[in-house]
Amino acid sequence: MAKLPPKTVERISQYRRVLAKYQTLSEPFIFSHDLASLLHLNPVQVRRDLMLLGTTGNYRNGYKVTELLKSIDETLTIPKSTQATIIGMGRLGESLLKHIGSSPVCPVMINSTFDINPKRINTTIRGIPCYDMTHAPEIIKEQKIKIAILTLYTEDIQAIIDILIDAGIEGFINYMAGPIKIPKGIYLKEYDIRTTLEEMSYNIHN
Amino acid sequence: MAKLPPKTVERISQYRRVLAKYQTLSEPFIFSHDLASLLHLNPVQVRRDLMLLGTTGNYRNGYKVTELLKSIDETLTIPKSTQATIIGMGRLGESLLKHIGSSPVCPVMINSTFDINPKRINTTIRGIPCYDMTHAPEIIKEQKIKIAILTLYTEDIQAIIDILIDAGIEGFINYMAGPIKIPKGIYLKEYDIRTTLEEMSYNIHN
DNA sequence: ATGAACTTGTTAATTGATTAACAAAAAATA
DNA sequence: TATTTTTTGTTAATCAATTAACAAGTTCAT
Repeated sequence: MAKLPPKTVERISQYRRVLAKYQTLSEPFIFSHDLASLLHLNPVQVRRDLMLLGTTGNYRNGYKVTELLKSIDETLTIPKSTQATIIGMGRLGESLLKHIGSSPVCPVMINSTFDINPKRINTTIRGIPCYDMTHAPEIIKEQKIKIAILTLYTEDIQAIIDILIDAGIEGFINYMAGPIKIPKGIYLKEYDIRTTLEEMSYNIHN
Repeated sequence: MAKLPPKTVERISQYRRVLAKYQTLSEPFIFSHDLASLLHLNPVQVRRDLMLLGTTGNYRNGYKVTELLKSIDETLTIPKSTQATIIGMGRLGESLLKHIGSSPVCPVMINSTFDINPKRINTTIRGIPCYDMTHAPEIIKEQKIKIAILTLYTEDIQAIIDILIDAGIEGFINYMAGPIKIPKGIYLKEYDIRTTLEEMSYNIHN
């Protein structure tokens, strides 16, 4: 299928979670305006996204939940889940790990995490081990890990990033490491809450 | 001044942190292409943003750091900082609080947090107290708190949100509470990492 | 003093995302 | 049977964001 627009992919991921909930509630159908209002979107936008997905609804009942879910799962590359990891298993890392692991089946899975703090190395959380950063290259290659979530702040973060890229990481989600340098072709999403807070503050006051 | 485009505001917040670092390094000037490459942006975009900000650079040295910072600070409403709070002082709440508080002066400040867990109520972190959720309305009104960061997952989150809005909260940043209902005029930013992970996974595979 | 090398500031062009508009299908109602 | 209601699917129009293009100012080298 043709490459979907980034914003559509973002929304599809959100649809997926709403639909999963619908399924557990044994709701067999959903209208575009239901999906829209739950996620504060425009119904037209929802239908447009689903059209791009290649799914089709029903004039009377809306969209069939199981069908939609199947289509979304295929688009988001299940069953071949992408492997991700968390760099830094402090408070933030731990809470993210638990949150991500809360969905039973997921397009993105975490099976290993890393830290430099001896107290955390070789511990496990929900059965997922935390390894010494020095072993990251081999484990990342072996498990084909593609995404790294950075939850730590250290002066030598850049050296860590370079090692991770060399080991095969293709995308970073950066919570608090500050500005980092990455070559072209590597994805990066800045996730610093301070930006969001300041943006929202501006909106409220203007 | 005219209202700035949302994306420009977002970037300005990032410029601010880079500039603050430049200032501590006693670098008096910065070029648009420096700012751009540090944040993976286009230099033209940076100049456009700064133009909208109303600042002006110098043909030889670029932009004066102190001047730029002053202008950004004014735009992001310093010295009248916006008050924010964190709802749920678990691992995530604690790490966010410490991260946000790491900047000495900020357009957004946190002076109170809330929780429903008796173990956390009346503790303090970095001098910032955690209050019982039941006291939220009075404290939010008193301290004119406008933004709430939701770091918890509970079935009755909607009731909490309604109370917070009633107390004067105008913006929410939602980490993991799932879909929530808010009236028009209230700002909401979804911050669920699972969406970002799935989006990035899609990009890597397509 | 002249030209080369940079950089800013701004308008125009392009690209991307959202919203509006409406035909078509199906069922419910009169 | 005809009409109303509801919802999908899709094209067209609008709006927002990014990027391209380039004039103008400043310094440096020759």
